[in-house]
Amino acid sequence: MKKDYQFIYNILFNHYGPQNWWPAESPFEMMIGAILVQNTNWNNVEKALNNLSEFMHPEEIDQLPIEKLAGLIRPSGFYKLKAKRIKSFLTWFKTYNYDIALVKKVDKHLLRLELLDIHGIGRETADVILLYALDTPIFVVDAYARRIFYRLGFDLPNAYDSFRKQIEKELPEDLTLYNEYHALLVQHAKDHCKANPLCDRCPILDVCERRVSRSV
DNA sequence: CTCCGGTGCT
DNA sequence: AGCACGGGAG
Repeated sequence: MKKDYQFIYNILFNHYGPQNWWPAESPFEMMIGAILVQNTNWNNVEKALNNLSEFMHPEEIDQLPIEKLAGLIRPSGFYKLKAKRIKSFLTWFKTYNYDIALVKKVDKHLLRLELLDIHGIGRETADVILLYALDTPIFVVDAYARRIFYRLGFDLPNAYDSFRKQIEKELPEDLTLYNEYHALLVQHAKDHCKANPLCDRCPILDVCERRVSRSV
């Protein structure tokens, strides 16, 4: 078996099992979660989502004063910033009448550009929304993916989109696969491939070059 | 490259 | 008490 992206996936999946990520109540909640989770532990996001639960409809959150919204999402950190980002996201979402089905009809490539145009939504957040809320098979490359594959010894493009396309090129375009893979990488980064790696009992240790990265 | 920031780990 | 965290903008 060749040491490629599919191979690594197989090992991680066999070791950690299915992650079944983002079992949110609704695609809308997932989109809000995608913004709240920016550089934040998911644990904190759950608290924020819990505070938001009674307002968990686009119209209601859009009507909340931004200070009130900020207060509710405070546990997720960067709360004033994220309140603005949620507002600008909702301004965009409103142009689709807050209708997920309508959004899903838009061409995937065009939709990504629209999301990137929203203030506060960068490539990773856009891709998380596309993958986990809108069922678009797109590979989310985060800092963890970069760190893990770098250490393994993969040759990584610097640019986000180049890296993403390299991975997508080598994998079947499968929603479940992309969904699970991203989740598995996050899990693996937490369990073993941390900033200070815990290589003891790492499931992919025997195929890892253990390259030492300077920044990632 | 720096700031934004509260939470829960070690 | 120190530090990383499902990042993005200025």
